[in-house]
Amino acid sequence: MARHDVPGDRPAEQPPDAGQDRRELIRLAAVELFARHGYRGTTVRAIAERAGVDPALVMYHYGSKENVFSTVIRETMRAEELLPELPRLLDEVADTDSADDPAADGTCPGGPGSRLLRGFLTRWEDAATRPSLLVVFRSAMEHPEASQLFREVAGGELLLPLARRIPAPDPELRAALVASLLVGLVTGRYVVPIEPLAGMELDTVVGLYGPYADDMLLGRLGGSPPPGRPGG
Amino acid sequence: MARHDVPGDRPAEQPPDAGQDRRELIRLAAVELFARHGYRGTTVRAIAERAGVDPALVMYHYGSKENVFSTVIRETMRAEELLPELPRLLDEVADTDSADDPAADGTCPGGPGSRLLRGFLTRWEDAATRPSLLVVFRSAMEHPEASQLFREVAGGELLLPLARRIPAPDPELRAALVASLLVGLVTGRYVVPIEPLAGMELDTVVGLYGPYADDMLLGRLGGSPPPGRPGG
DNA sequence: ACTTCTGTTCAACGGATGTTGAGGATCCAG
DNA sequence: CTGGATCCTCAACATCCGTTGAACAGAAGT
Repeated sequence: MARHDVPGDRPAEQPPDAGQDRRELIRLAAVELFARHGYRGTTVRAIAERAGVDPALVMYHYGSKENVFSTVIRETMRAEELLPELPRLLDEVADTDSADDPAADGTCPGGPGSRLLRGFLTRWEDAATRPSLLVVFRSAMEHPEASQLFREVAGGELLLPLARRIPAPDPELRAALVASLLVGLVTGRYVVPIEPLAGMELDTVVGLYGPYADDMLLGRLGGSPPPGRPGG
Repeated sequence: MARHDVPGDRPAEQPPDAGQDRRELIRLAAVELFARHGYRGTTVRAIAERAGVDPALVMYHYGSKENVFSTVIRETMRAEELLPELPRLLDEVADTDSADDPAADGTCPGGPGSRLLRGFLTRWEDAATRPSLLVVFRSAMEHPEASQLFREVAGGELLLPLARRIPAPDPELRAALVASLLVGLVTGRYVVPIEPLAGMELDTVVGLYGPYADDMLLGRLGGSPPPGRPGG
């Protein structure tokens, strides 16, 4: 019997070149195809063909199509993989002492929001990483498991730790705001590219969106007149 | 032969109660299912069953599954349907004379961006309209035709007219910025709901996002966000 | 009454899909 | 040499898919 196990026990006792290379080949093919055509648009046979392998081997290694998908999603959605510089960014967010008016100082060219933005976008710019991210992103709109996993990781492992460090009122709200800003940006730049957003330089994008991200994290929410919600 | 015509010639000469009610019933069932399960996740048989009709009748009226989908998409993506108050909003955008510093006047509780936001969100809040919007939104990430149509309508009929009226530099860029803001907001509130964004009152959302939308439309890009210093 | 047209159903087709069971190849232990 | 274990292929399975052709009911025109 092969190991179709989702759990994290990786014995890694057998020689790494024996069999596991084909399994990895299948996974990579699956990432590519899931990213392009979504869950239902990708067939087990297509994955096998792209990996140069018999369809039955996919079942042998993963047990089911659903399990291939699960594996790909979970692999991608590990926070360390998704945003390796997260701990450093968290510290930067917490280090910002001018909580109420971060821009009045005039000395910060890019606040923590800008740096968070740049971190994510850098991952997306990498042609090797983008397919994996696209899998999660696209299928979060199609596949229930992907949707839930997306919520769990995005919320629990990224936004919540971020929110806890924000030295400003309503941290969860601020985290959600930045998240939605990022989702919109990524969608318009990589998923359904619209110009001129898709063609701009990374630095230009960060320069444009950064101030909004910074303000969402540390600024005074609600703009000029506080509509109904007393911030603090 | 039935009329599987996509083109806009609507003779509407035959009695409206003859046969056309079943056709409409099928379309409504399709909207609901496409919204929930996407294009590939929805089968002709499922549409037929939900409409209480034989699968062959779907083919008779629409010719193909692809055509059912096209019809649904095009029906939803008509600008008048999508945002009926667009002309009024365009005038409001153009009427803002304080191009450089819209917030300094202190008399506008919500700028044109806020009103644009409110217009879209109001459509999304309507439980009867939301499925249609979800169809377009979800399948723009899955189906090539939906993606292209989304780009055409969103870009050509909404953003471009909007951009032309903006009394500020880089109008296309500003339109794209607002679009991405809206996409992120809608995604986090309706498509993959995340808290506290999904549970907030409409007014609260407009109060939070409005200033950013206003600044994207009329503010000084790349500089300080709305509550910051006046850009002089 | 006879035909014609439209709306509708029924039963079926060919093809694609996820999955499986039997078995081949290779290697290592007894 | 035997026997199990691991990796892998082949051929097939049952099911579901979109689509089609034949046929039927009813209204309308002749």
